[in-house]
Amino acid sequence: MRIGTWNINSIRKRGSHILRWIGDKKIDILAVQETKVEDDKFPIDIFTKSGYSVIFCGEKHFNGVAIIYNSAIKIENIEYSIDSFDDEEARFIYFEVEGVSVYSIYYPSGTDIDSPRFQYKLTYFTAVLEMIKKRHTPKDKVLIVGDFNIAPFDIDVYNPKVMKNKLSFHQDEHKALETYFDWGFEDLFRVFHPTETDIFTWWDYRKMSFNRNLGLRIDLFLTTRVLTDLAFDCNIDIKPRRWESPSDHAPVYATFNIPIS
DNA sequence: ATGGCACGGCGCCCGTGA
Repeated sequence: MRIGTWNINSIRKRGSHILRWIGDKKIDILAVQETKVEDDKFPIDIFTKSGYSVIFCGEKHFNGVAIIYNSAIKIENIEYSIDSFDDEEARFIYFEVEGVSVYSIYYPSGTDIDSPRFQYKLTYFTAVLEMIKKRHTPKDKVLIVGDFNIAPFDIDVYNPKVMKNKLSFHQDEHKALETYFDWGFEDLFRVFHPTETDIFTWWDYRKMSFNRNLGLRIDLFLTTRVLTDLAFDCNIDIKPRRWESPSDHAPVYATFNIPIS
């Protein structure tokens, strides 16, 4: 079973990119973030026509998340909100597939360190982990995928000195992420690529950032150990960032030794 | 030190992204 995650920055702009990529890479389940569309305007047809099913949770203008998956796969127990957290923004989808509990999340950017949105971001990280702690143990197969809007380590930013305590690389954000690692999550990309540098998932549209590779690795797979042990690979595919009118993010995917029944 | 690009919205500028 191969799972992908991709912040596509408008699903109405990027439908053809998504179909091309999941076809090329044989992705079974794709989690997408920043669909930027309310539910009654979601472009369902372009996916169903190609043999995929979609579930989505959107709002007007901002945010929005969706799961696009091969119609032969059984997705179960879908939920669209975090327990005990009154969130008005469309950022969250939970589902189960083949015994794996999957949390697909578009974490808030934080906007600015001094902004109330930064506190909202930290609160969001806490709320998701609290939900997970109540429902699972670290011995369960639990996966979080999505746009975390935090680069975990020094090698995940183009210049750690410049980025130090800036948005997406702030000590408070690292503390939030650390609570996930402390509970038992692992950064699956780094399991397979522990020392690889200059590999990112997001580059600013401005300043020719992609050409200069001034990026951040903020789109992640977090896996519990049992799930890490079932993984064959975890890779970032930067090629779609070169396509015409691209998202500012590149997709990430992982393959697991889990047969589809 | 600032802005730069891209997106959607009752749109011809603005809020947001990170």
